[in-house]
Amino acid sequence: MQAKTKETIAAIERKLTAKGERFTAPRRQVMATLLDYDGTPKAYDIVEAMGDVKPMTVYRALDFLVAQGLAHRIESLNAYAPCVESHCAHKDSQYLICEKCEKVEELHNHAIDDFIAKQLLKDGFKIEAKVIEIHGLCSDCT
Amino acid sequence: MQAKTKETIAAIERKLTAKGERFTAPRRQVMATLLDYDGTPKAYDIVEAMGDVKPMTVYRALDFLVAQGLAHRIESLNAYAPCVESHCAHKDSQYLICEKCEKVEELHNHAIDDFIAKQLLKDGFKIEAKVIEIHGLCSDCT
DNA sequence: TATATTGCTGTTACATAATAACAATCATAC
DNA sequence: GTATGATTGTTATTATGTAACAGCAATATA
Repeated sequence: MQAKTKETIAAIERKLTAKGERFTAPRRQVMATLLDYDGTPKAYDIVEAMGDVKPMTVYRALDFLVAQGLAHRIESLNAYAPCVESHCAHKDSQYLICEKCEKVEELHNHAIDDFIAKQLLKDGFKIEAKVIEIHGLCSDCT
Repeated sequence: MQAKTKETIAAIERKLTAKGERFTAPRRQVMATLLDYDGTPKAYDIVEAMGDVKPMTVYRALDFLVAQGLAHRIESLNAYAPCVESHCAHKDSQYLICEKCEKVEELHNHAIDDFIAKQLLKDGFKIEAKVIEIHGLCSDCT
């Protein structure tokens, strides 16, 4: 485990404990794998990276992490990205997906969010959740 | 097949022929199934609705239809929606997904598109494709 | 008309992604 | 201590999507 990951895990542990949630071994291990992973792993990539776990275990841990706002599912990749930014408002994010380096960057552009909400008002559509995933080339890869 | 679907299929036939593309039997049948379907079918829903085809056949036809701009894949549902609007600019669309009636409406809100492009300019990210899928309740269901 | 060439289909098998079901275990509150 | 609910371990199964290759159909070329 990377040094930075170890710190992050410790911080998450404190945060979850404060919320009365349990950061059990499989949850911690999956989170650490997500943080250490180079790229944006799919569930079975995590299974493989962890070595000796069953898919079910990983899916359950991912469900928990997503519910706690510690990870996001990237729909257009069937993949998962960790989310450790404390400012993360989980209904207001967008993902930039680089098709070369396969990294996913999370944006928190409220302007985009507000703009979409405003545009959809006239359609009478009640927004529950948004999937905004932009594919292309990141600044490093252009 | 619904009467309207029959007309639509004929129009598509003309359009594809003009482009030098072949609207073969499986492609036509999958397109007709998509148009007739009540809701937003997944690939295997189409397989089932068609009765006697193999999944591979349906996936190949769907790939073709998506490439021709006659259908879209909805990433967050693993589902497919037909697209017959001639104004359809395929890089500029958004989907409104009703979680009650399960219908998907395609929007062509250029303002949203332009706004996102403008916001991402400063990130130095080169956009190739966008997945914008808004889940919630449509005006009929609220 | 023959015959390449290319694209499309049919078929089988397989690969990947996700969930159901239920027993066993652990943490906490009483 | 022990009852309770949450979490895990395990197996099996379902859902979603592709690979590979043989055969066929449309078009092009001679």
